[in-house]
Amino acid sequence: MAYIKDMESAFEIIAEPNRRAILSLLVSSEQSVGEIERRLHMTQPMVSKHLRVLRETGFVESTVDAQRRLYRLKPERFQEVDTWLEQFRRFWSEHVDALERHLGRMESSKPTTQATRTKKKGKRLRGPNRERDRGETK
Amino acid sequence: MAYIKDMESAFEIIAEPNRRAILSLLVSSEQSVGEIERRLHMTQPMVSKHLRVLRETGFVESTVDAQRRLYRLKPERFQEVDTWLEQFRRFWSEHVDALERHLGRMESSKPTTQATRTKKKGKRLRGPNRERDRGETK
DNA sequence: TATAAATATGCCTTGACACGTATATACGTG
DNA sequence: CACGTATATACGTGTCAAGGCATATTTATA
Repeated sequence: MAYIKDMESAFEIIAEPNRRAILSLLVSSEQSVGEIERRLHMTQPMVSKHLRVLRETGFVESTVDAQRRLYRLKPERFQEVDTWLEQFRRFWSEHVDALERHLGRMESSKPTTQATRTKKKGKRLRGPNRERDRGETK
Repeated sequence: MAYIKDMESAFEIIAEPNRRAILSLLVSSEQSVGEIERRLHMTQPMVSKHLRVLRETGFVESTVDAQRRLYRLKPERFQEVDTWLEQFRRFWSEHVDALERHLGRMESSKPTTQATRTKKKGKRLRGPNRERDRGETK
């Protein structure tokens, strides 16, 4: 019952893998809880709980069919996410070529993008300066 | 250091509001940690931590500029999200008109979508059947 | 109406992550 | 080379949500 205190933002809803799986499953057609349960190998309570979240946040809606509940998608919230992506889509389409140039340079010289930046007060670092990359894990 | 054990999926990264704010801020241009700190009113360690996550998961990259680190966006992961949205985009564009019809009906008759479903074994519920909506909280 | 099938809820545990505070590290400058 | 600035990291803490298990609820059927 304490379900959903935060989690307002569409993004937090689709952050959950099982929830995304459910949503993807519902793309084809509406499904009952049991069907979802079987297809996704989740326990029934889990499916119900996730569906509840999805329902209460407007990602899906349900219809009663005898003892079953049939769940299906509702578009609104997805568009919300889509809208947010807009800004980045604009960004990356503007810089596609710049990116390609960047990547092309990447493999020829190791010195990173560092070489690219040359303005900014002329205060450049002296010496080899290997940018020791302590974070670039993964 | 225990940073990122789960959180593989792009979605979990952008689930965090501050992180989304940072990303949105970087759309305009690259920024230093300090600039982000000021503009978003976050503590410096917080900014650094979120940036670390974003960097390690490939949402941004950084360049050294004297003592500063300049962060900027990297498109890949966004496209990942965009790709996932594809399926739903297909869905909702296919059903736009169907949805509009649905919504139009909604306000004229209360009996919900229930009326729409008429196939399925003919085992319909008898009587008023108000679909008591116990979950549709919000 | 007792029983089974389908789904929803409640309670509990656990783990992860966001945040704060303190501190370390790196770099430039006097 | 001591100091200030910019950023990263370590550690401790609280919170919240996901999952498991048991049980309630609803509806169909015998």
